[in-house]
Amino acid sequence: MTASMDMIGGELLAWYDRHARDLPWRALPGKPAPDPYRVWLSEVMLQQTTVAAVKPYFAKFTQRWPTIADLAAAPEEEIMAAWAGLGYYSRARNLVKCARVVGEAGAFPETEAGLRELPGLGVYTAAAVAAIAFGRRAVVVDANVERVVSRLFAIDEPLPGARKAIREKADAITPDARAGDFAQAMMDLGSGVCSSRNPVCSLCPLNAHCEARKTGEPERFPVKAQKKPKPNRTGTAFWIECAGHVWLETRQGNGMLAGMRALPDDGWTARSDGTGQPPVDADWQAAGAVRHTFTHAHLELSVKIGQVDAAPADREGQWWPLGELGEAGLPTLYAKAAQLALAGR
DNA sequence: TAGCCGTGGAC
DNA sequence: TGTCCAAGGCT
Repeated sequence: MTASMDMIGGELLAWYDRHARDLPWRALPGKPAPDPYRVWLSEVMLQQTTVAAVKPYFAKFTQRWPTIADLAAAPEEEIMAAWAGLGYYSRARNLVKCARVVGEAGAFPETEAGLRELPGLGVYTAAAVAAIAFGRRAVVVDANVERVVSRLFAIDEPLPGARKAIREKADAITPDARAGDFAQAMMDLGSGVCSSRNPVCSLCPLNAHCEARKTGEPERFPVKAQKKPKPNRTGTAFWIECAGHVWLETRQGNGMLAGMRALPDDGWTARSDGTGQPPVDADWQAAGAVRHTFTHAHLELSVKIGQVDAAPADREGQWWPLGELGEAGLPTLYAKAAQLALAGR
């Protein structure tokens, strides 16, 4: 290891001591580690999700379920509904499983390997919780670290192939002490200084070490493979109403929006258009359409409204009071569709 | 391993 | 308006 690499950890920690963000799930530098439950919950919520989006959900969850025992005891459908709008709903399904495993065990495992066994904790999250909640030295590599490290060492190889090289460099600059602070310092640096679009190298505590800065184009790193275009899909959702209630169904399986309450639809998926076929006979009225973009498809969802006298035959679901729709936990796509239907009745 | 899985903000 | 992106995990 070069002398320069030896200095990076200490210099970054010194910067973090002065510039750490004050976040609800975080202990400020030098303070005792926060409750592992809060660290874990925040890390899962923050997977592929911005700090701004997470904050209100973290506040809601910790107020409603202050301990992991509270969360473990909660009905799954309440947790899913509380997660509605945050996206990537498999996280919520795994959150429930994980809470029950940990609740049964009495506490979180304190090692990276033990944490890695829990549902919803991959390589990144296990390392982050081990470092932040338990002070273990762990190599914490997320998108921020990938960006910072690929710039520090001007790694030309495109992602995802460069992951191995990035991990080795991240390991080399991770200090033995204050691993949690170091990991969070890398996050803060990647978020506010070494940002994706307009890095502010003049404010970077590591700028003297940075190979990418020397090239004059730090934003060129990390190099990424080209992305595939998203296909356009069409589908139809059906607003089935009876006596002040709307018919909602819980989406099954492990696919898109699985486990979430939804309007019945015509079978659209990210890979294929819907049939347009309604689930029941009614005098259907068009209410318009909503556009929504998922990770790998654009969807134009038409909304049709029908009044019925009885529950749809051969379908699992429930009548939901129109006045309580806000508590149904509809994911954003269906919240938008519901808004359209309510306006169009 | 590469595709699947949400959402909203920035530009 | 469209594209990119954000503290990834699972299969």
